[in-house]
This record gives sequence, structure tokens and C-alpha cells, in this order.
Amino acid sequence: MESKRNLLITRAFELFYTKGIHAVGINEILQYSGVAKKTLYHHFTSKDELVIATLKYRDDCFYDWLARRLNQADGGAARIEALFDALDDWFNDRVDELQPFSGCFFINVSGEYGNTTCQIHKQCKAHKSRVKMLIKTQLDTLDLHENTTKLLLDAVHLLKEGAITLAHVQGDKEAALKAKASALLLIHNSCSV
Amino acid sequence: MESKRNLLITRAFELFYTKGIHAVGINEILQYSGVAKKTLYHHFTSKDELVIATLKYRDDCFYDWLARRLNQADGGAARIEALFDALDDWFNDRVDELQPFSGCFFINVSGEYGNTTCQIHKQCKAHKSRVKMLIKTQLDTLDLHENTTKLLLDAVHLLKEGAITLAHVQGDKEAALKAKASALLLIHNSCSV
DNA sequence: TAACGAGTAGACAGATCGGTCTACTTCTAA
DNA sequence: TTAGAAGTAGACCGATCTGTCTACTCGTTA
Repeated sequence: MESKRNLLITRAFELFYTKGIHAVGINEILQYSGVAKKTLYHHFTSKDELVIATLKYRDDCFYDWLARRLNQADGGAARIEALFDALDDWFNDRVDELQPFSGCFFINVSGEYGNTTCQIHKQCKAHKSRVKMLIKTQLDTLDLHENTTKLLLDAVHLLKEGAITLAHVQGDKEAALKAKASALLLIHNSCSV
Repeated sequence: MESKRNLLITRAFELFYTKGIHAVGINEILQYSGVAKKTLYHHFTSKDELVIATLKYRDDCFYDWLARRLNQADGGAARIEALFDALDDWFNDRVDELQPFSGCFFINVSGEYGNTTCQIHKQCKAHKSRVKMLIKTQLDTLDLHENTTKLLLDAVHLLKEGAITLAHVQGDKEAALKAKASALLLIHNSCSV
């Protein structure tokens, strides 16, 4: 059974993700989720606290989905292929677990909260670090030198973020496949050294 | 002499860039620029029109700066090195022409305006396309096969966007140098084929 | 059965939002 | 010299914002 608290989080996330946080008011969230205002302020002390809860929710949701996709793949370079194939599915709305693509929630939110010292921005940063570590465990299966792994990790991470950004801002739905091509070139080049 | 119109645009940009558009009100812009409200609405019919003017202003400002930096470099791979060196200067606040780094204005604004069909989002897309074409003219000096140039262009563009995003969200001030390393590897690999 | 936690609907408060308007000043060009 | 464009300060409007509060309804459990 879904609690009112979870209902508020998932509904608020939908609105925040598609419209931006400042563009969505408390009353719109209440109407969209069919919950009374008193109930919202029973579970959360402020809108900011609700925002932070949606960040946590999306963090888990996205991370779990991606980890599942990567674990399904064979080891080695196939893991990196799987990463970009997963992104490709995301960009093209073929993932049930995620909402229709509207960029990376954490990048979007970071843009709205320019002050990099506030807690909301820090949560966005933490999400990116967490996903980067997930990618690192995939690259470790390639058994390369430490420095090579580090370079590849940076490259894959940069290509991934670039793909998400361009898929959103430019509407380039093939961004993940383009990124995959470059990533594989770099990996094959590194393996033969 | 700076007109009131230009003053409003530059001041509004500063606030929008550091705080986000929805987080900045008309009155804050007026106070920060020392201009009367009547004057603002004499030059712009609405806040949205002012937003669009700041996008145009930043587009020109950023593009001109980057083009200047690239044109100063020798041809070939040095042009791509110059691109990432320029980004590195930007991320680390060594560029007088640009404000202290707070991510890419166009990526930030896209995050706030999820609806990809509105004019504001379209302007962001147009900026990215314009810069991509600038990079293309640099890669053309390498005299590679058309397909190779296309692949490299996508790679460099993705790495650039990834670097900007990670520099902002993660606060990774070395993102440009990491991206440069990957880009040069890809270029040298392509040249020897 | 009595108490209480979680829920509802919605009025209300105080602040702020974008935008309009009046009344006045200053500068410039016909 | 005078008409008009561009500027100032700031009151004002209606809408909307976050958040509080009252009054009431359920279930569960001690």
C-alpha cells in the first residue's frame, strides 16, 4: 500500500521533473496528488524538505535501474556498451521505471540552485558521484592498469553526462549511441596498449 | 555609453545566471540595476522578453570569446587543445569576458524550461548548435575523411558538454583537462588510421 | 469506549509576484 | 522655444506563493 507520503513524493517528482521546481507550487502538487495541505505539512516541514525527498527518491530509482541494466550484461567492454544502450533506451522513452525523458533531474535542479553550498546542490553532486562509482566497478572488470582505468572512467563519465545534456538541450535522441562509439574506441585503444 | 536597455540585460543576466530565472524577481533586477520599473517595461513587454534578451546577449558574448580563443591557436589538433584550455580557464575563473563560472547558462535555463517547444528552450538549442558548428570548422583543418570528422565532432562536443556539466554539478574544476586528454587520444587515433 | 494519529476541505495570513499607472523630470531635436 | 522621447520614484492591482489554522472524519488500539 502506498502511503500518502510516498504518493506526495512521486507526484511532486513528476511535476518538478517536467516543469522545474520553482515553476511548481505547493497547491499544484496537492491538486495533482489529491492530498490535503495539512497532510503535506504533516509529513514535510517545508517545500524544500519535499524537494530533498524527491531527490532521494529519484537517486534510488535511477541508480537501481541502471545497476540492474549493467549487471545483466557480460563483463568487460559489454558493460560499457550496456551503459550507453541503457541511456539510449532512457532518451527514447523505452524505460518503464523512469518518467518520459526530460533531461537529468539532478542537472536540472543544479541549474535552479546556483549556490553550490546548499544542501539541494550537494545532493545532486552526491548522485553523480554515486553513479560514477557504479561505472568504476564496471571498468574494473576490464583488468587494466590503474591509470588507464582512471582515464577511461573520466572519459566514460564525461561522455555520459554530455549525452544526457545534449539529448535534453538539443533534443538529440541519438546522443547515447554517439557517445557509445567514442567510448568503445577509447576502450579498444586502451586494451591493445 | 551604455543604454539603460543594455544595463538591464547585463544586470539581469548576472542575477539569472547565478540564481536561476524563476528565483529572480523583476523588483530585484530593478534594484540591482538602479533602473525604474517604467523604464524596464518601456524596453521589454514582459519578463520573458527580458529573459530572451539575456540569452541572446550571452550567446554572442560566449561565442565571440570562444571563437577568439580558437582563432589564436595553430591549425589542426592545437585548435582542439585550445578549446579545452579555454574551458579550463572558464571553469577556474580566469576569463574576464565571462562571469564567475556557474555552469552553462543555456543548460541551466533548459532545466528550468522543460517544455522543449517554447521559444526559450529553442534559443538554448540554437546556441549549442552554433557552438558545435564553430568546433566543426576547427576539425575541418585536420583534413580527415568526412566520416571521421563527423565522429570526432560528436566526440568533442559530447566531451565538452560533459565537462561543463561535471564542472558545475560536481564542482570538478579539472573536468576540462580530463576531457582534453580523451579528445586528443581520439584525434591521434583517427589521424593514424 | 475513549484517546489519538492520520486524514479531509479549505479559509486565512503575510509576503511577493509580474505588470500598470500617475506625476514629475531631463534631455534632445525640430 | 517647445514637443516628445526617455527617464525617475513608487503607489497600486490582482494573482499567486508558502505556510498556518480551524473544524471535522475516519480507523486503530489501549
